[in-house]
Amino acid sequence: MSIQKIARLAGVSVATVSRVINHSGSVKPHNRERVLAAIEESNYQPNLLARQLRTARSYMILVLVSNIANPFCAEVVKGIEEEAEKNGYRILLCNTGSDMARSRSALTLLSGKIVDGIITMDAFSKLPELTTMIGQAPWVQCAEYADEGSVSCVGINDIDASQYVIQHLINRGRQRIALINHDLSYKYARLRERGYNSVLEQNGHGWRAVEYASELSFDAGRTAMETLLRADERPDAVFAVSDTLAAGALLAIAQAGLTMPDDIAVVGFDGTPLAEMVSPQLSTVAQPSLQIGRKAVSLLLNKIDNPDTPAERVMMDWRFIERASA
Amino acid sequence: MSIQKIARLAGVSVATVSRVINHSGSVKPHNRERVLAAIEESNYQPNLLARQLRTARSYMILVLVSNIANPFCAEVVKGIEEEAEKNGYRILLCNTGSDMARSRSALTLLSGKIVDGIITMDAFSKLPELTTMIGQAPWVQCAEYADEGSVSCVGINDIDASQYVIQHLINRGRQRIALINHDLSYKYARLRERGYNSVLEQNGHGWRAVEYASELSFDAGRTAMETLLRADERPDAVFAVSDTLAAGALLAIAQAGLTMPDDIAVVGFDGTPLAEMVSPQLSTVAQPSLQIGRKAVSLLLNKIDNPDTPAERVMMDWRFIERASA
DNA sequence: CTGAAAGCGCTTACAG
DNA sequence: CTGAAAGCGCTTACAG
Repeated sequence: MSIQKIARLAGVSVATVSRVINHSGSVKPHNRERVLAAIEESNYQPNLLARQLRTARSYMILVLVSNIANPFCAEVVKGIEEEAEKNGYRILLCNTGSDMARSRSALTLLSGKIVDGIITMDAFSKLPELTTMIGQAPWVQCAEYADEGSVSCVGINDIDASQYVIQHLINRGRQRIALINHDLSYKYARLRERGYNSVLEQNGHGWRAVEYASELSFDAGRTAMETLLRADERPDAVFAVSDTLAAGALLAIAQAGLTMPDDIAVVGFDGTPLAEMVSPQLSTVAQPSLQIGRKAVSLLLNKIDNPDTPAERVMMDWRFIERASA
Repeated sequence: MSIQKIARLAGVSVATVSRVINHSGSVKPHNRERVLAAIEESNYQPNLLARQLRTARSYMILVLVSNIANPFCAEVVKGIEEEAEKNGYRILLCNTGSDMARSRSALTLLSGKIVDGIITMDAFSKLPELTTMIGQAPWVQCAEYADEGSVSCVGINDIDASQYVIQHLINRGRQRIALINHDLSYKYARLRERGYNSVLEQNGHGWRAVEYASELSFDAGRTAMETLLRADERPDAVFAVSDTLAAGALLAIAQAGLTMPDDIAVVGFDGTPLAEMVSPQLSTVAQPSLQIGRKAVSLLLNKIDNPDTPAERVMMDWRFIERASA
């Protein structure tokens, strides 16, 4: 069923049918009626591929995330989708699992003109090749600071947030504060570690212990915590850079027969619903996840409409939520 | 940068360039070299829209979920993506939030030929209009039994699983077993409630209490449990149809000063990582989420390749995991 | 093994 | 207000 057939049915040209469908130009009421009737009668649906090919505009954006099962990530994606929907855009979600091949494969959608732009929530420092693939296409990095190039980004001030957490723990009298961090190829992981180190240094604390989780999962958090507990000097506080990791830490601590926060205080990150589900409930740094997602879309759409816009780096507000764990 | 330019650069016809790109037909080595060189030199990327329009095949599938933040849902989506990737397909994810307008808008991608087929994880009984929109297009319902029409489905036997849970609780001496269910427009919600009722009846238990959560969230679970606790006769066991709901119930019970499983036993559903994160850890019905997702894709691709295949209804195995909560 | 040509289903100047 | 025609960038019989 094509626009041709509708034109024939309605007794007009394809141009007129197109004008009716797109509300462009003006069409004599009588003809509009006939076209509408023909569309109705034949249950016609325009072929979007043809339209997109012709207009070189797809109204779709690609979203690359490393792990959709991470609740923070899921919230950001919801924000992205909301704002995209509001502007007539669709999202194409790709869960890369930080896998190079999957990411590369997804990026062919960009170069193949299937999408108008891309939002990423993944680490790119290790992957210069991907950066090259994206080239000059509209691109926003989400919840991951981009300090170079023409890519925009939106997130929070990770150093400040991290410093706040460590200072909070020091004020509570904690002496041996450990860090459960993510892979350092993530910029935010480097920034939070920098905040951790700077405050400890500033306060004359020499004790350090950092474990790196291979992914933002419950199991990785538990494993990291178990390692920390096996050390000669046990930490009396742990700062995990994700609520999911912190949840894993809670279990390891409980299984070691220790109590929280007395033996060990625990602080998470992200402020996801998960932080309220575990016990003790997690103190955490709440990120405005929905807003981050929405802002990422508005930056991207602005770039799509105005390709000459310079890159923007937006910092959103965060806040510390104090609960029973620390 | 189009195939035309490459042809000119390489001094061959566009047909030859196309043959090289698609490894179809045979091309004299010398010409192949030249084409490859031209592609390399100009960093050419084929326009996928044009290809898809021409071949009437997009190698994309639409996935409609009601709430991607639900961990079970996220797992299924991972399975879908894995299998799709393996077969050269991409997924277009749409988080409908059970919103009619969003669902309808997403379905234009189907009628607009942007995708080759659709996998849904949402309730459709309330939405005959959407069913009409999908029409005869390849469609698989995931984790939701479809008992009519030409739509295939893959899930577990919800009645059996539910019956098993209730029988387990009865065997443990529970007298007043409550159910925290989801919206009955979901087929699985109706089936699990049927299992609940049948076993209680069979065992001569007259006591019933059912609460309906408006969505599969922690808060909805907590609210439902609070309502159950306010009743004159408190339940001594609760079966929630999702781990997320059960997690909310755990908090409500703990906040009421009751202990688990002594005062109240709790059983969840899905077998997500969340069930291990909460305390007490949840007894739950584990669904093979990744496999469900994978199977959904293979059913769908089969339907795409062989449109005359009759609808299939696949039941996967589930298993009960016993933990501290019940 | 290769190329000229038709055609996928649209949109959009352009001329009237 | 309307239509004939060009063209978006591909693929694929068809003829040679």
